[in-house]
Formats: sequence, C-alpha cells, structure tokens
Amino acid sequence: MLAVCGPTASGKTAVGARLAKKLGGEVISADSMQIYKGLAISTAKPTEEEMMGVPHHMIDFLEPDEPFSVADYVRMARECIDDIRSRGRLPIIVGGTGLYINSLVDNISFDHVDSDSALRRQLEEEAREKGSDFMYERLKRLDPEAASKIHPNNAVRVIRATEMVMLSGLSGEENRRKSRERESPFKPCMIGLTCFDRQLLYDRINKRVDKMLEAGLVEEVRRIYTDFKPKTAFNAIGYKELLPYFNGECTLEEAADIIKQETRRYAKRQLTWFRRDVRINWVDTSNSEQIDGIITNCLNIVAKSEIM
RNA sequence: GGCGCUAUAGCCAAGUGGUAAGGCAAGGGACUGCAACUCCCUGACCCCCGGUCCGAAUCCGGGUGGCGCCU
Repeated sequence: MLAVCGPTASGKTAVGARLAKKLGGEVISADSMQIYKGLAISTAKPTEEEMMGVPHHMIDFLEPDEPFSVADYVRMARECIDDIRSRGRLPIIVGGTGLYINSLVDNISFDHVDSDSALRRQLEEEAREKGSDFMYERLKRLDPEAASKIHPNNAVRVIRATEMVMLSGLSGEENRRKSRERESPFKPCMIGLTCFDRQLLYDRINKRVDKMLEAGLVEEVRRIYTDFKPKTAFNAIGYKELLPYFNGECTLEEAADIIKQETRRYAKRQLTWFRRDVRINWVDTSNSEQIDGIITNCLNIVAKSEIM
C-alpha cells in the first residue's frame, strides 16, 4: 500500500493521480470533509480533469447532514483496499486527515467499543450543567490513566474517554491495547508532501482561497446552509467563517481573510500530526511547476520501499 | 507656522511611582469514534535623550514619529 499525506495545498491531489497512473493504482481518499456531497469547492475536491481517469474512492458519497467517524472510515476504506487488490491494482491512500490515515494504515480496530449517541448527548449536557471540573474529576475516578493524558480543558476528549469507560468497562489503555490486537497487514510506503518553505505553502493557501471565491464558494456554502441542518460537514473551513458575512456582520473580504488564516492554521496542525510519524518520506513540492521532478522523487521512494 | 492629543510585543490593548493584564496573530506541541474538530505551551524591559525620586512604562524637560484642529 502507498500512502500520500501532507498539509492542505501541498499538491496531494495532483501527485496522487499521477502516481496512480504510473503504478497502476487507484486512489482512496483520506479526507474527513471530501466524503460529503456538494462541498466541491470548499473542500477542493478533485475535479474530473484532476482525477485523470483514475478511480477515486471515499469521495462524495455522504449527505452533509450525515454523521461519520474514523471507525466508519476504516471499515469502508478496508473494503476499498480489498476490492482494489482483488483486481490486481495498487491502493493509494491520499489525504490530509491524519487520524484517518494512521487508523487505516496501523489497522486500528474500533469494533470492541461502540459509540452511543444518547450517552454522548447526555454527557455533553452534563458538561454544560456541571462544568468541566466535574467532568474531569469523574474521569479521574473512572480512568486515572486516561485522565492524566488529557488536559482538563479538553472537554471533547474528556467526554469521549468517559464514554469509553462507561460503554466498555475498560480503561483507555485497555481499549488501546485491544484496538491494536490484530497486527496491521500493511507495510505501507508513506510519502509526505509539503513545501519545505512554509511561507510558500501559506502563499499557496491564500491564492487557493481566492480561487475558491472566484469559483463560487459563497454560493456553495449558502446552498448547503439552506438545504441542511448544521452537522459535521459544517466544520469544514469556509462555513463558520462565512456566517458573519451572511449576517451582515462583516465584509466578504474580512471573511475571506479569516478563511485563509484558518486554513493556514489547519495546515500547521496537519504538519504537527504528520511530522511525528517517522515512516514518512518527505518530498518538497515548493516547485509545483516541476511536477515531473516531484513524481520522480516519489517513484524513487516507492522503488526503495519494495511495495511493488 | 501655531495649538492640542498620543507613542507599551507583528497587531489591538490594560496599567497612571514599586518593579509589565488580556486578546489576536505567529511558532512549537498533543490528539484511537464529530479530527478542516478539540486542547496545551511560548513572548516585551514600555520611541530616544536628560532630569526628579530609595525606586519611573508611569512625574518633569527636550527630541523624534503619528493623529487632530487652527492659520
């Protein structure tokens, strides 16, 4: 298996399709937002041309108001992998959602615990009423080790950890062990794309947002807002940022600046995530016009990895 | 040319004599079921010069820059 990751605007789409062509592969997207239908512009979903005739999986199949999680992702992506392999082709994971990529590549199992939306809602309400101190203190009692690893302010993680214990009766550490019980069948070749010059990456992000605006980002977002109730898909950058503009609280230009800034911060977080994975072979995409050279670098990495 | 106001971190900004709040940005980091989420960590000797005082970002004088008004 080949995996191509990296921050937003680093060139994953272009590289992914080209590598698939060269290697006889198919792309499995690892992007928590491109799974949704109708978010073509806001999530920079690959266009027909960009896909270059290569099959792309895990894209554009969910309604924007449907819930989705890593567990769902891993389950579905595994099916894609099996399917692609059965046809004798190479699965290429391409995406920027680190959690999805790692969970898939490391074969993290989520089967032993469920998620219970009723319990989740109950805990969230409890958090609102009784405060984060109460929530954290209880987690400390239920699962001291998990608590020690989560900052008290991180309400989302505190709730999830609490939920895990309540649902499974197992501590976070025990659950963690179980999730790794089955060793990963993959020996992935991992490629990380980014501009070694951070400023250049940021410039690219800024320009891309401008292009999105020209392509009709505002209309796309407005359409989703009128057709759907706020859900996960609204976490995509571009949605909450455009709301003040729709309400007449700021100009489009101001909203656009926020979108750019949020996207830059997102890219930084992605880099933080990927940098800690020592398996990743980094390729500089600063010179995006030299796409052939970039592909050559990637192919050299693939050759050394012996996955073919 | 005159008069008034002002000068604190990249930006916004508190402090008004006792040894520099806060927010944003930026950088670093964490993150196994909403992850484009959520969360954590990091920063100045207060425009310059001189003076008063045990002690000044805080008071006084001068300089420089900015803002406003007037001629």
